[in-house]
Amino acid sequence: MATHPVRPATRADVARLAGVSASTVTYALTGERPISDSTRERIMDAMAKLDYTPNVMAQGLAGRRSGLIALSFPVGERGFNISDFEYVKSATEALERSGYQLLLWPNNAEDSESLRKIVSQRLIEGVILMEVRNQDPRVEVLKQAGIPFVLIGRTEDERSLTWADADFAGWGPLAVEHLAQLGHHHLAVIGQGPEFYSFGYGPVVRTEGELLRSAHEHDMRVDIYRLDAHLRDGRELVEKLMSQADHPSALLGFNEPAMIGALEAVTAAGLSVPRDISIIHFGISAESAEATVPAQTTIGVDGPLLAERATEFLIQRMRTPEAQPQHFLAPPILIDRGSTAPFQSR
Amino acid sequence: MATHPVRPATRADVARLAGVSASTVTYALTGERPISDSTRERIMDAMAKLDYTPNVMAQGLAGRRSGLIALSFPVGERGFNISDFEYVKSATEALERSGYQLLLWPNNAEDSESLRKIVSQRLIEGVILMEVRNQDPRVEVLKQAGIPFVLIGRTEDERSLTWADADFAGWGPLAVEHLAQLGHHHLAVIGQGPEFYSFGYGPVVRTEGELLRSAHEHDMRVDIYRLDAHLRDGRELVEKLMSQADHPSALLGFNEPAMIGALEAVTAAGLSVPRDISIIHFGISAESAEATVPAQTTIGVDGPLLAERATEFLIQRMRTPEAQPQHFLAPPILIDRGSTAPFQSR
DNA sequence: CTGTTAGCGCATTCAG
DNA sequence: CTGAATGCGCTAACAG
Repeated sequence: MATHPVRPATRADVARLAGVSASTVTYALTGERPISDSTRERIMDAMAKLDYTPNVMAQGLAGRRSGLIALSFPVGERGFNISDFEYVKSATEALERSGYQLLLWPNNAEDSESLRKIVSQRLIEGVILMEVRNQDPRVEVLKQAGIPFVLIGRTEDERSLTWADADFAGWGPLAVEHLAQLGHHHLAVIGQGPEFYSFGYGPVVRTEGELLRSAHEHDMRVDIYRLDAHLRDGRELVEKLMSQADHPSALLGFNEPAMIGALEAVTAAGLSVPRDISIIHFGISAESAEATVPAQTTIGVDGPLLAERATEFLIQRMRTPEAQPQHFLAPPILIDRGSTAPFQSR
Repeated sequence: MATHPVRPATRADVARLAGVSASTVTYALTGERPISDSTRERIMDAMAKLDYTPNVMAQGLAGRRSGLIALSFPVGERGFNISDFEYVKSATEALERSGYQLLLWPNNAEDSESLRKIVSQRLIEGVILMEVRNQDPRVEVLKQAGIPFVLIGRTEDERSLTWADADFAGWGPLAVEHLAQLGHHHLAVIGQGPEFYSFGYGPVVRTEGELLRSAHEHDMRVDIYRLDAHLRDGRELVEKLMSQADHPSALLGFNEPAMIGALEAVTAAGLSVPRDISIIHFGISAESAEATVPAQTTIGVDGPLLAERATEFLIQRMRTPEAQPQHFLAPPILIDRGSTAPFQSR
């Protein structure tokens, strides 16, 4: 009903209208001390009438809290993608429940200077880091600034930091065992470009290592291909593969565009999934997995769960910064969409 | 060098170290009044030594400015996509140059209440609205709050608001003329789902209207198909189309996943682009357009330009809120990637 | 060219 | 259960 946007009502206005002192208004809001029902009611009325909202800056200045949490979101190489969005959404909701606002903060991982700057402005009470690399310059900045933070993902230095991450080490073995049971013994991995390895991008590295170990245990052959994130690359690779006599009987994807190309190539060759080749795709959203023809069986993580844990951890750290680091590994989840089938010897 | 993250240095600390008064420090920072070189130097030294950063809350409280601008980014239905990201990136950069920080703000368009709440906290000096609908509830909230804002996109009520938008009305005619010159006279449009029409999502509506008009002028037949954003849907449609004798000779896409499916279907039918069918895709990023096989000719907008204009407008409005509304229509840009060819009569 | 002062709107003592 | 006083760190007059 604020028909008059001139000057926002202040706490003093509310106090005057309610006939109480300014501090009483504060206490009515925070519940930090007992207030009689009648005065509380008068205050609430006054606030409603004046359409009062506390001034965040003043709250922050006086109480050294802003209610603001930043989600550092490097966007440089990859842009947003759907599953990132899942995290953002659940984190936003979880934080709102605790009375915080989430600010998405698009910077790139190299630019720790701008992170440093904004953090030192004391505007922000805590930080969530996404797209974390094995060695992430942002961590040092935040440590120095003495601001509470958590990672979605983790760095090399796992023990000393608080994080929530997918259990990538479980992804490969889960896929391998699923395929082993179906009788497969020759897999191809369509991974991401070499830059992900040099950057030390955790998910790719962690997944591949355990995948290979597990495949070895099962006496499986695994060929790894590192492709750029382009439809075309996946297509060309799979065209070549399928023309070979001893081509793999299953494809493990970790590269969304390339896998679309791969599916195309299978179809173009007059073959079909899963009859001629089985497919499991790591880490893509349900939406993406169901948008292709055929839909793809996936192994991935419960994103909302991850984000929720991370925000819980953060809030705990903000309360007691000296507490022990906490960790959460989200278990791998296989969703069978029918793109795998028993191996057919040819 | 802040090895001691305990208490951040304040302006008073700087003043003391530099041997000047507190306000002099402020003026050295803002340049609002002349300062002798020697004192300025002492102040700068002190700031560096103390690793001083102004406290944003205090600045905001005292000077009623926070340096924060929000980008309202409804994520409900569509999630992020690459071209949105282009906007975000250029807006971030443009604002940084003017000394502002951009806060991405993932709320959904319906939830104007949370917008209202955060805006009334006076934390934010201005707002950029993305994914604007013909009738957008956020506009009313911002008007009432009396906070400067601009749209990337526009509402029905074009004249009274400040916005920067693509000239969608030009997209259709540009496509039609390009194809007319190549001798085509039967087009199919692969548009977006019906919900975009009921929401009044501007781009789709505006593009289609002028497209039809222009096609009519050229005596072209146009069939419009409204598909969900799924690969599968595009694929099924085009399979059906291509099996008909009088199928269209050109496809106009406004639906990225569906067009990938469409390309698949063309290939699967043993046909090829552009020999058997020409393709123009509206509004997708260069990256997406080049990721498919074959690459797609596009008609779209210069996203960075749009975002830059919008931020310029916003900053002007923040300075002089009573100024006339400003508008910017970004011209359509056709990028020929070879997916169109002269019509071959069959 | 520089210093002093009075708030900005609120949280938090300290007093009743 | 409630009020009054102090200060968070800074900007913007007001004084030289």
